[in-house]
Amino acid sequence: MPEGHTIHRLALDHRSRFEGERVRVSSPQGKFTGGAALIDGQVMTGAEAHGKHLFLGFGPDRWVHVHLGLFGKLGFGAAPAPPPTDTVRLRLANPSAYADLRGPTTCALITDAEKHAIHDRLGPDPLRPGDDGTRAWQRISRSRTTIAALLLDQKVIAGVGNVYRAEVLFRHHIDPYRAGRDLTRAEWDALWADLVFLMAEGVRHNRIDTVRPEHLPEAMGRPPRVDDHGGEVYVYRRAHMGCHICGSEIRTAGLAARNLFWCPGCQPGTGGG
DNA sequence: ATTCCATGATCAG
DNA sequence: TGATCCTGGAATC
Repeated sequence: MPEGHTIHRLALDHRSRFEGERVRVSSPQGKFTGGAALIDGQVMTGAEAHGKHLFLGFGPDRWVHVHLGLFGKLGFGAAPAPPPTDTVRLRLANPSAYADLRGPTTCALITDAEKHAIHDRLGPDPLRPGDDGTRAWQRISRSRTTIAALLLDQKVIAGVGNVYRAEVLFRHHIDPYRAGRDLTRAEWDALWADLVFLMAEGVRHNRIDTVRPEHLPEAMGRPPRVDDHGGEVYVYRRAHMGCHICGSEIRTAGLAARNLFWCPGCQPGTGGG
């Protein structure tokens, strides 16, 4: 379930368990055996995230670059580590803890230069201290592409995925099909600030919650609700259900190869038509 | 037992 | 735009 908040959380989780310590590194599945051998027994010197990319540092000029893709998962446990199953791409272990990586799109050993190249091709990340939305605005304000597509473009802004895109556009009453260049600077500044807030909350709670307190079911006089993906949301995966605010039927459509969700009542516009 | 689907991204055409 | 890669849980037969 990886959007940017998940990856930043994973960087924290790696630091708390492994930073400054020697780590046994292996690839039970075999697809990273060569890389694992080169860092096995080295000290983990740091862990950081940029958007959906995770970087685990092992001494000068050596990083394990991990991208979970859609299916990847990292699972932590206390030592002793159980025998790994055959899908574990990467296992890290020290005397007190272990971490298993499965199903990533990327797990590769890279250099500082290669890491820099990745940072360079990513847009600003709402979760990276010091990043701000100005660079993203420069692209968005000149683009005829829909804001919904731009939010998923990691070159424009790094870390936003399908849930945050749908939810942040709902929270700001923006029709997902509006062209980037038709947004005002004030609208973009508000979107960016809200992503900074929402994604930091996501790191803290390790899940995506976007519903304002006054709109929670108990505050609205409705029975408590449980969304099947674990967080409280307004529109994501709520196609054909009633909007919590205005009651309109939530709509869905494919956009940028993903399922988009929005409320035609709260986010008025052409709706793509 | 089999198919479908997912909070991602790349590459070919 | 479509095919493809990665995994696992839910839905469907």
